[in-house]
Amino acid sequence: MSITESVSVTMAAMTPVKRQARAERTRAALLTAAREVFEERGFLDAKISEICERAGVAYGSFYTHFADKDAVFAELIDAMLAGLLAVMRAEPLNGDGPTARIASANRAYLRAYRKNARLMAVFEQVATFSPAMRETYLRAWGVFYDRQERAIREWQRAGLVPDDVEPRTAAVALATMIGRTAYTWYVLGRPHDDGDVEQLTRLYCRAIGM
Amino acid sequence: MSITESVSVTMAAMTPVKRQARAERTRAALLTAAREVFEERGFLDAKISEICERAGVAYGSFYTHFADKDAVFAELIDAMLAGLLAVMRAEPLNGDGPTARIASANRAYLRAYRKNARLMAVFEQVATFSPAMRETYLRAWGVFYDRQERAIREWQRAGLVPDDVEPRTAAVALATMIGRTAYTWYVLGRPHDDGDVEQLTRLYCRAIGM
Amino acid sequence: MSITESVSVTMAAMTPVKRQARAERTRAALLTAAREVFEERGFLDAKISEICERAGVAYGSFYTHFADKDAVFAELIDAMLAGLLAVMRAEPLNGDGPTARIASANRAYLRAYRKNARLMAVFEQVATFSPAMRETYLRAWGVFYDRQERAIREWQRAGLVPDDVEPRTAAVALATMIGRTAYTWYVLGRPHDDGDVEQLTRLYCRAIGM
Amino acid sequence: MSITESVSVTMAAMTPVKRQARAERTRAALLTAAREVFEERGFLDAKISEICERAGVAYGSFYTHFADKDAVFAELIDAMLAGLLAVMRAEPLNGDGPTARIASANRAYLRAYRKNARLMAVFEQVATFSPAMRETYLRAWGVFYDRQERAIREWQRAGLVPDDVEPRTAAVALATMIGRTAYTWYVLGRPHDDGDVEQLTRLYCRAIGM
DNA sequence: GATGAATGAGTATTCATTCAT
DNA sequence: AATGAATGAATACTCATTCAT
Repeated sequence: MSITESVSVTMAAMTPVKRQARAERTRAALLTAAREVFEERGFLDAKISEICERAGVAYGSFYTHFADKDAVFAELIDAMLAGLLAVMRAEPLNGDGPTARIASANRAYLRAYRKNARLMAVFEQVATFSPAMRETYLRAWGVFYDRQERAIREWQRAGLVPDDVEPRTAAVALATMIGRTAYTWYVLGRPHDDGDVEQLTRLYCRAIGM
Repeated sequence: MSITESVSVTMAAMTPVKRQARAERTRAALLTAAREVFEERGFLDAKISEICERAGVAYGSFYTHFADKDAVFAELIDAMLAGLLAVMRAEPLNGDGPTARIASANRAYLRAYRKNARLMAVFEQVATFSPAMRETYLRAWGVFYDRQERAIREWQRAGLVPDDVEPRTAAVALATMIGRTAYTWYVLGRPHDDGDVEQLTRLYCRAIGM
Repeated sequence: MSITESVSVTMAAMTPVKRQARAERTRAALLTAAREVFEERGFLDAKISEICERAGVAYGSFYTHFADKDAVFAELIDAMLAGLLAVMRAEPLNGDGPTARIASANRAYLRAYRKNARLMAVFEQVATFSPAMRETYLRAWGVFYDRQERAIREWQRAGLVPDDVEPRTAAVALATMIGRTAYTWYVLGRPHDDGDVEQLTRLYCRAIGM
Repeated sequence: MSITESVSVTMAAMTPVKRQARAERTRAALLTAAREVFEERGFLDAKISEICERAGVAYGSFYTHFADKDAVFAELIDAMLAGLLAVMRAEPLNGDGPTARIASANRAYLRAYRKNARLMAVFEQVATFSPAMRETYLRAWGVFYDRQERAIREWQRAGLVPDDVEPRTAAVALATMIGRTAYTWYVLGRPHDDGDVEQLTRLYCRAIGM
């Protein structure tokens, strides 16, 4: 081992940049490992020790990067929700008419949900006992409701949806229908097929009188 | 009562009855206390010791009547679900036309849900980490789906609902909409009013083309 | 069911004799069941509840007949030891010469031990942590030592055993050899055959210079 | 020490050593305390909490070093048996003739046993109810038997012991005599003196016809 | 930043024994 | 005598978090 190599392993000799880079790597490894462990065991049975083992990081190092178990989890959820939101935003809101837009929005949502189903399951779990996570949960649904509500109001303005539809209530109910059906399919494992996605869209459209 | 019968009801035979009475009282007290504690603290933070204290019963007596914490909980849930089912069955399925029936069924469901909202919340919680309770959860929803499906099929036969509605998929989606909206309102506390109930029914009816 | 039969089941009507007889039956059933349970589970894992179940007797009735778990056990051990002693005493101390006598005594002891091996195992177990049972244990060995010692002294008086054999020490050592070999064979399950019994006797005789 | 070596021993590399040292101290303190507590109370009444108190260590630290109560105990027993074996092996097998060798081997064994008598007592206890410890127990005796058997065979080859002595049976019986007499003396507390040791050896030698 | 040993609060469950009928 | 419900003491083990190097 040359002196240079040896020195590179010591702290004093590390340049700030290298130090940061190393920390970033550790942090990333912990996040990846944490997601795996949470998905496999759920929040309650996830152990910090296992996260560290998988990340190939010392036990105590976890707390160098995260305040506590809740903090890693929150970060994973935030990232996931941001990704979900990005997918939804990427979906062109205009296009071949409202029905097609609803269809493609639903498909996009369901696809994104399925990709994150295992973490979603844990999100639902934690939201049942953690006030902080319940906040996040409500906020996420709020965003979802808002999008539907905005769309419905537009359609009403365009005369595509009758006025006796109360936009907010309908938005909440239909977002719930879509969102919870995703849970039912991908988390609880209820069988379903592509035709069901179409049905879902048809129910959605008819429900608001389209 | 003949002499023979009367004589046969001596000591040995009578005592069990008395015993049962006392035991039944203890058991009932534990169940009541358990429901309270579960509702206040959730499943995870519910302590057997607190249940016993509230029931005015010695710690060990809990285990005279229930195998463990899961067992009391399961019994409470079973009772609650049986009650819910009874309410749903009590609802007359005939009457002033399908729309009115749907309306009254939804009202009945929401009313019953609200009355049990706090225990429902815990039910949802436990279903996220207990395989046994997930089973119960799926079974309960299954019953709910079945009822909707049966109704939709009847309406199709009567020509009230178009044939392009796939009864099972629609049943699952709409039961989910109603059921999860109840959770959203009564467990998560989202504001709502009586008009929202009407809207819900309207969305339901329109969705299946009624 | 006739009145007479019915009455016979009640306490008030039972004659003292019948009552005693019944109690005796219950007690006997408990003893039999207790032996089974102790033998199957060892003392520590033996449960009063299981003893009562097997005896077909109510839980609380156990304490009508025995002060506690230790008491039943003590009674079983006492009975077993009395039986063992009886076997040993039945063995004719005279006969075809000392060697033959030693041989038949050993055979008798080993046979009796084997028949009680499972309870013996529990006896050894309890003697390691119960002061009272250790007393019994020491007393039982004392009796065994005494018999050997007496025999050795007789043989010395008859000139069959040299005087440099210290009767007590030899008695303790050889009784230990025989007694613990029985444990090794029948409790620990070390393989052995009939030839080994002969060997044991030969070792015994030679050890004391016979 | 060269510069290279010195540099390579920086932080990361040095720390583990220090850690180990502290951990080793804690571990040793726990082992010492555990032995004390087991000896005073027996296995069943030994409490982890008391072990930790005596070791001056936090409760949880016990589990940093041992999987459970059984694990510390097993380690203590293994160490004790290794020590015993070492003593026996240290005993020169050659010397002033077989009788003197037997005498000194017996003396060595009894001395070593006495030093460990209190832990031996607990070993015997645990062997009666723990399958794992019974394994260890049988293995330990097996080693003891083997040594005697080997010696007897040698003596037979040398013409010092008659051929009608079956080496294995005699080894088992005589090892049992010596080993269990040690238990009787040092654990059960039966009175004895130095003359008894000689007697024991004389019985041993005569038994195999020496 | 990394390491990993130390900390200690927290709790369900068992079961011998008692006791009211 | 029999019954069986009521009692409550007793304890090993987990694991998130801290902290000294």
